[in-house]
Amino acid sequence: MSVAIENFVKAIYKNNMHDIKDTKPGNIAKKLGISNAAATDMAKKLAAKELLNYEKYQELQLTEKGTKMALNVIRKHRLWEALLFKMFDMSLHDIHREAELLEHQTSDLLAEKISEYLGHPKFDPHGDPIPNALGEITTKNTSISLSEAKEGQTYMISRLMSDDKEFFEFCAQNQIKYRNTLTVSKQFVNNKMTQILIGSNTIVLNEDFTKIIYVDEN
Amino acid sequence: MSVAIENFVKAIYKNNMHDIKDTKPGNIAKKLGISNAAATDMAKKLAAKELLNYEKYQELQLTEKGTKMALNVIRKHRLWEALLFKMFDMSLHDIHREAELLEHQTSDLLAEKISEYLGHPKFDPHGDPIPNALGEITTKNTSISLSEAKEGQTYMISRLMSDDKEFFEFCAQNQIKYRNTLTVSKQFVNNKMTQILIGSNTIVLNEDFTKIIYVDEN
DNA sequence: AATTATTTTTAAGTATACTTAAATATTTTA
DNA sequence: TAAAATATTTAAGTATACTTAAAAATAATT
Repeated sequence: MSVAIENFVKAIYKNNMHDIKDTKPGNIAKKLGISNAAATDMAKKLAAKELLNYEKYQELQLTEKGTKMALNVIRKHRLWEALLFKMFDMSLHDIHREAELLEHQTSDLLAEKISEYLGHPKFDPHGDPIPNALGEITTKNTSISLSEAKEGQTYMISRLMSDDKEFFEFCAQNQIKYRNTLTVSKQFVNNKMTQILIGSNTIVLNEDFTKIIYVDEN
Repeated sequence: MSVAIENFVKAIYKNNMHDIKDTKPGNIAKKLGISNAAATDMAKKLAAKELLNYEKYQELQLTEKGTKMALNVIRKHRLWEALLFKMFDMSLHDIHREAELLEHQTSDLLAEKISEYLGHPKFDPHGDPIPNALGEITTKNTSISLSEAKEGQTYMISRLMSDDKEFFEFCAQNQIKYRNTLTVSKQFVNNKMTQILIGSNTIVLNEDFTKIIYVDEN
């Protein structure tokens, strides 16, 4: 299966996971940076391959086969991120960019070798879960977003759910890193902002960021 | 530049290095598993991109730009081989197959990180030289092929110049490995065969193999 | 509910990287 | 050196993954 197909299936999977947005060709097209027409075309093509169910004007739904494919690609992506992060001094955004390409050129055998080498990790450096070779995911449902966190409470960062370069640059500059701890010093409820204490810094984050930083009680 | 272009340029480079065969579209086509017509097409296309010089019915010659591109891809291939070989228990042929795909999806930055991690190695696990970031190669001109080796002399294996699966399976089964030592016990000059002592085994190799196994005096 | 706006789909067209078949040139060999 | 064999090139055609523009359907707004 081609890179275009793998990316399409992955985009649908992620859209169904993270967003409330409906999974129609237009939304997928926007994520992939292609035209709506191209997305409709691809949807039909993948329906013929039994990777998804397609009916005109309806939402796209991955079949079990399509879901397996998406999880396999995501597994490889996150294993690469974990490996590159461990071995090399590279930013979260850089390892994401490399993994985005490497994920499509990695045999199941190599993925397994990487997983083994890392001790079969369940999470990547963003805190995103790594599916196992069967496509099974360990979910961590104790995590909450910073926007829901309690004032005065100390938390451990469990997930940075983004692939925006600027966000990761901000993270790198402010010790916002998977498994670091922070304390919520103030919730500005009306302004939807959150003030945190991390290391020796006090930072005020707006909702754009507090909704994608997930934490666990410590 | 596309994978097809990188592979084309790489095939020309290798053809000019290793073989006496003339570098015409047909030979390149054979190596890449495409039709002669496709190779002629590509040659014209790459000439327009100034990656090679093309004149009807003449040999294909890489320009400096084309050579740089080939060396950059080869560098990434061999760095991946060195990394995978060091980290994982995989056969020489398997790491070759993975590297063949990964080489096209590796940024210069990542290549440099891999090189750094490995201590900027000059040779990969086949003994093939790894070009540096500028495309410079350290050549080792003291090596000779086993077919030219002296009876009674002990050598160190310096290069296994092949990408044939069966050859590498044979190597794996017989301790024929980069930097292992062997002794030439007999040269069967008329039959073009060579008998070697490696570990506790005695093996007779025909010319197909003795021409691609390179050794250094010890 | 009707109009407007937005999305989706269809249709026609493009670039890349191939293919096969036929024409042309080169190379081999007798 | 002329004929035969081989290689290269040209021409026409295909699949993939897109594009833009227009038509059709759905969703939003008044």
